Amino acid sequence: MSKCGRKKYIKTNLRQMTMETIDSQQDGSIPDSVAESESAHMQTQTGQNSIPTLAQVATIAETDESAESERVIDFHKRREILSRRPSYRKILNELSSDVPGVPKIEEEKSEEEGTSPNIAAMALPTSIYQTSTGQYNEETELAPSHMAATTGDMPTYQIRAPTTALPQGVMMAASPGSLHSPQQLAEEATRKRELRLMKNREAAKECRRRKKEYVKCLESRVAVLEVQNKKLIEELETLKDICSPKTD
DNA sequence: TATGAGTCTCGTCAAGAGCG
DNA sequence: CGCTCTTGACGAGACTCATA
Repeated sequence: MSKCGRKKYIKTNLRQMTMETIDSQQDGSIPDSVAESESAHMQTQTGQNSIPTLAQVATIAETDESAESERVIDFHKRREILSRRPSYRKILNELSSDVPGVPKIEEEKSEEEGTSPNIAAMALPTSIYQTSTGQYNEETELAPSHMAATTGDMPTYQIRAPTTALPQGVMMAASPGSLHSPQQLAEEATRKRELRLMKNREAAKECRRRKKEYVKCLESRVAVLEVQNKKLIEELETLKDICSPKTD
């Protein structure tokens, strides 16, 4: 097994275990090992818009443990909890509304990245190019991106905005009546697929960027709260000293 | 220096969320 | 309700580091 195969093997097993466990909730039993991983999992997946506090996570874990003793948990409820994760933008914006210091994730990419990642602004492809990994992407006006310098790995490409408002591809797609032969239909399907892949590629990049931002934000919040906590503890000690005068 | 292990990044798929 | 967006999961390649 390759090195990354091992990692994936572990990941896959964990996931399978989790899902099998969820499925097994129909008969009511939860293995301990999975209850643990589930509770960790919920830190990112709990609730629609909120991040669970440590206490909440602990509560969830406790809930799992108690469920083990009770052997009765609503399968659908649990599945719902695990099934969907709130968007990072949403979470961070909620955080920022709670805490003024927390910056909001912007709707559009910041200017630091040069051009907007907005897919809508991209030129629609007219042909295919091959990436460094051998995958085929649609060719647009490609220019070596300076974004590559930020990540320090293989060069990526940023897509220049098209000169026309509506790219040719869209016009073709918008006129299905012009497609007659199976070959044309196949071409159209391929073109649509390539477009979808290109959009999703960019969306994944953006999602990862947001996730990084989100994690950074949480880390800085932890730092702030730790300082705050330390101060409060010191204050408490001071007050204790004041309220309990020495006897000697 | 070759090699194995660990980690990171990227592209893709799939499924749920959200919106018109 | 259909379409698009978002994001977890996965596979693959590149990179780093320790060690034989």
